[in-house]
Formats: sequence, structure tokens, C-alpha cells
Amino acid sequence: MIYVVSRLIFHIDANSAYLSWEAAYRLQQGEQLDLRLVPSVVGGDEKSRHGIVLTKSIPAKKFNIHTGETLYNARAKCPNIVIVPPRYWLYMKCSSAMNKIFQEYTPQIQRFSVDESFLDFSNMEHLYSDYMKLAATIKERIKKDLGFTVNIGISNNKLLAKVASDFKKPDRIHTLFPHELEKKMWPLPIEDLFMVGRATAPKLHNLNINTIGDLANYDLKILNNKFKSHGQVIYNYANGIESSEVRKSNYIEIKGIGNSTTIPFDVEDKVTAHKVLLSLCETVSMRLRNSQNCCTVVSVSIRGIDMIFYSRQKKLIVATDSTRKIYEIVCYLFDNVWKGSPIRHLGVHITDFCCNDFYQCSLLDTFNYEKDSKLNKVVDEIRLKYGHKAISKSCFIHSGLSAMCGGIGEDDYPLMSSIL
DNA sequence: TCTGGGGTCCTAGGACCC
DNA sequence: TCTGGGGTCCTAGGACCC
Repeated sequence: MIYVVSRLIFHIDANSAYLSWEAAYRLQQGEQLDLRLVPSVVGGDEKSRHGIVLTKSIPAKKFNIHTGETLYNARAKCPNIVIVPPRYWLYMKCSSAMNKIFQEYTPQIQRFSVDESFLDFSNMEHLYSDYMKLAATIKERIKKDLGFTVNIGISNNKLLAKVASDFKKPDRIHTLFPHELEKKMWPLPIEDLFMVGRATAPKLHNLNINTIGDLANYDLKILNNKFKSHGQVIYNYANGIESSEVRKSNYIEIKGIGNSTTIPFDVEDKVTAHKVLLSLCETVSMRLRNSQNCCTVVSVSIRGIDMIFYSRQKKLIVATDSTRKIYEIVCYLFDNVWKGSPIRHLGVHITDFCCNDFYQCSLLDTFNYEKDSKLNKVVDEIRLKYGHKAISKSCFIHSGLSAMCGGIGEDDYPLMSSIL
């Protein structure tokens, strides 16, 4: 017997998240100006070379300001733009508060990012007979309790719900059920489709595919041939075909951990590069131990001042979660690939995880795992309890470098990235 | 003071084995 | 007298998302 279950999915997206949250908080603190009503952006620190637009207000969008572009450019487009620095601890709080409200309505929630969640209301007609009314209730709750607006997209799969929430903003509810595809989604430009990015869009235009409808009705054979598996994916999406589950976020297994940083100055010597790498290893390996995993692949990435990016990775014979081991591999990889040209950005990534509940000793290894493991554990505990700055390796003293590097640039924010 | 940081997935090519 | 071919693993890089 095959049961056809009709699903009901909401995608809820905080409007201009960082900016709205910043605006709501500032009003709460007594500030007069509502950032949402003027051309404004949340942007990184230009002095330390993090000067890009993180979020823009709707009035800023009218000046053609895009997320990710330089603040320098944004100012050129709109000289009066208000630029405020980010406060990540605040955004984490807002995100959690929003998701806490969602939990009052359904336990089936997937936090897709800091400002977006999928909510599954399938087979809950007895509880919520009118989904439009339900969406309005949730939307108003957030506005009243938390002071910011959201868009809600409703459909019977995640893709369409997500596309729907991206329709007219802010503070709106939209549906996009399969029978509405032709009217609501097919006229949209191909760039509006999930998984069509800046590399794929021009290639599609070359095939004279300009709208989502053009793609939905194109010859699948040609798409498969030209875009391989990606062709099938975007063809399905254009036709509204997508069936992934709303997965509760705490059951999603983590595949990799990485931290990277743009250094405030150009690095031109090995000693400084190693120090930056060590501080990245400290952050990455603490997150790894916190996730109760060991890794078997370690990689280093480098971006030069020419912005050219390259990386080297190594598969390990023995899985590890040791800061020292990971740092050793990282230095080995770095020393083998770096030819001495100035460095702007460095990264450390680890993948291919396995469970950390035993350690396989190598006969050739002189490394004292027991001792190292105890040391890592103690240092982790101190940092969790008293903050990342509480204990650090002496080489960072007077170095001008942070002892734990990567993440969101606020030293004392505890393990934000492992919460999401 | 022009270009962040955190992820996931896929592909192509080379090494190596049978 | 001319280099098969399938499979797996590893690596580097690129695409996409937020």
C-alpha cells in the first residue's frame, strides 16, 4: 500500500537579518534612528581588511548595494550610507529567540542558517486547520515579542517554500504550491533559482535560458550533458521537484570543520605564518574535540595578495583530535606549498571524521597520546569556563595575533559556530 | 582602507591494483 | 610493433549556499 502524504512546509526568513536585529536592539537601547528606514549596512572592519557589506537595508538595496561588496564601493554608490559594525553575539541571541518561538508551534524544525528555518506542519490539520492563519500568527508573534519582521513561504516541499519566502519583502506571507508554479515562479529570472549561482547563470543565458520557466521546459539531455549532475538538480528545481526531509538540526552529522582568517597585514615570513596557523589549529581542534570526533584529513589553504587561492591536504594514517598533531601536519603542508609570496588569508580545515572513543596507536609513533590528550582536555575546559583568552600559548604574547583565530571575530563569544 | 567566513557537494586527473 | 580497462583512493579545485 502506498500512502500519498501531502506535506506542508514553512520557510521562515528574517528580513535583512543582521540589520533588522541591529535596528531592533538599537531602538530598544533608546536610539532614535531606525536603521531599516534609511540606506544602511552592517559591515566588517575596514582597518583589519574585513570591509565588506554583511547585510543591507531595503532602502540601501535601492542604491544597488549588494551583500558581499566592499564598503568602499557601497560608499561610492551612496555617500550617506550608514555603516554599523556587526555584533554576532546579538545575532545568535535573536536567532535562538526566533527558533524558540517556532518550537511552540512544531517540533519539526530545521535551522537552515542563522536567519532561516524550515518548519514542517505535515499531518497537523487537526491542530492548525488554516495554514495562512497559522503563518500570520507566527509572523505577528515575532514582530510583537522580538521587534523584527519575517517572510514566510508556504508549500509542500522545502525548495518551493524557500523560493516563496523570497518573494516581495518585508513582513509577507506567500504560498507557492505546484499548481502556482507556472504563474508565480516560471516568469522569474534564472538567477532567482536556488543553486543557480554566478557561474551557472551566464552559461544558461548562453543557451537562451533566461527565466526559470525556460529552464523547466528545456531539453534535459542537453542540460545533463553540459552541467552533469548539477543539470538534473536545477532542472528538477525549476519544475518544483524536491523531496528532502525537514531534518532536525541536532541530528545532522557534521562533515567538516574549518576556520580561516584574513590577516590584518600581509604575512611575508614563515614564523608569522606558522603562528597564524597555530591559532587557527587551536580553534579548529577545540571544535573537533567538542564534537567528539577525530579527523583523518587535514588541509591548509592560502590566499595571496593577488587573491589567488590554493590549498594542500593530507590523509592521515591514524585519526586524531590533537591540536599538536594537526598543527604538525598543517606546518608540513604549508612549508611544502608556500613559495614565499605575501599572504593575505590563511585557513585550516579538517574532514573525514570518525568517532573519538578510542585511539589507535602507531608502533612507529613516539607521540604520547595520553599526556597530550589530557593537556588538550584541561585547556578546553578552562577556555569553555573562562573564555578563549583565559589561557594561551606563550608565543602569542606581544605578537599582535590572537591565540585562537577564526570564526566571527569576537574573541569572547563562546563556540558560536558549533551551536549552529 | 577594494575584495569575509562558515559550510556541503561534485568532478577531473593521477596513482595504483588486479 | 604499439600500450586494455575497471575499480578505488587521494588530491586540488570549483560550484553552490548562508
